[in-house]
Amino acid sequence: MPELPEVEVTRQGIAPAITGQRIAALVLGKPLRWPLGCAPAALAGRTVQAVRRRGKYLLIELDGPDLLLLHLGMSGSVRILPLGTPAGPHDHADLVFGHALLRLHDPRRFGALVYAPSADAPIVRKLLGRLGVEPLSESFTPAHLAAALRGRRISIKQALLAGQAVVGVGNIYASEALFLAGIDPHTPAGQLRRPRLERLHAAIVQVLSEAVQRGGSSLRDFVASDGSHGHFQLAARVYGRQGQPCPRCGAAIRLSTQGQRSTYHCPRCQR
DNA sequence: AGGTTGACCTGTCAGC
DNA sequence: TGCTGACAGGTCAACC
Repeated sequence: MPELPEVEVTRQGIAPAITGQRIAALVLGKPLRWPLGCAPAALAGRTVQAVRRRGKYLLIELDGPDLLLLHLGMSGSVRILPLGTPAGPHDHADLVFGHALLRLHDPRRFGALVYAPSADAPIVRKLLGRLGVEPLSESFTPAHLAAALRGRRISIKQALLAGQAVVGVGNIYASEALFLAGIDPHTPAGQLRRPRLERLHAAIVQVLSEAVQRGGSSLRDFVASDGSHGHFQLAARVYGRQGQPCPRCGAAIRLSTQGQRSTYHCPRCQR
């Protein structure tokens, strides 16, 4: 579910609800990808100062140097719910406040909620340390993309997914951005030159910001923090559309596999 | 160091 | 109807 737009939409949804609020308790269910890293009771009484985002991670900053890292994995979603709302079998963490609770729902449990004692703690460096630039920030430029991809022999699709050049582009938006840019996803990343890199840069920014404005994806089960669904599926140009006509030229969209992930592209428009 | 593969876990859907 | 296998939005660790 969650690529950068979904995580950002989630951030925008929960930030007003929990910023300035005091944590009454943290209640954990089944284990997630990583252990919390502190006693849940240690969070009681702490106040949320801000909710930020880095790549696909949400950073819940506390009233001190410490913070909580929240990742939605493949199937996670977060909602703000009334106190006492019964938990379902896939609800694995409740951050309980005085007025409401923040609930992490994650059937596959690839997500995580991790405590970090400070912003430069080892766990933060391990999880965030190698992340590339933010695609919706001013440091993301065609020149940056060129420098990050120089000499790379992996395909441009896999390079985007790896997150070292730019963060937040997941499997759906990688296919979509490469389609908009007219680039074959199998092209070795280091072969791309200026005109195409500029188109790719613009396409990434366009696809991600459009998706944020639309409220994220609803391909399967994405639910925003208020319970509403996104609409990206209505706007997908190639993802999930193998065999259907390319919206630009009419050729059949092709499905292939790269690094055990599905890739969709138009064999005529993307070269 | 860069590239490739397997692993984590559960739900859903297509096919027999 | 029931079983089996493939696949799903991420990304880390281990291997060459």
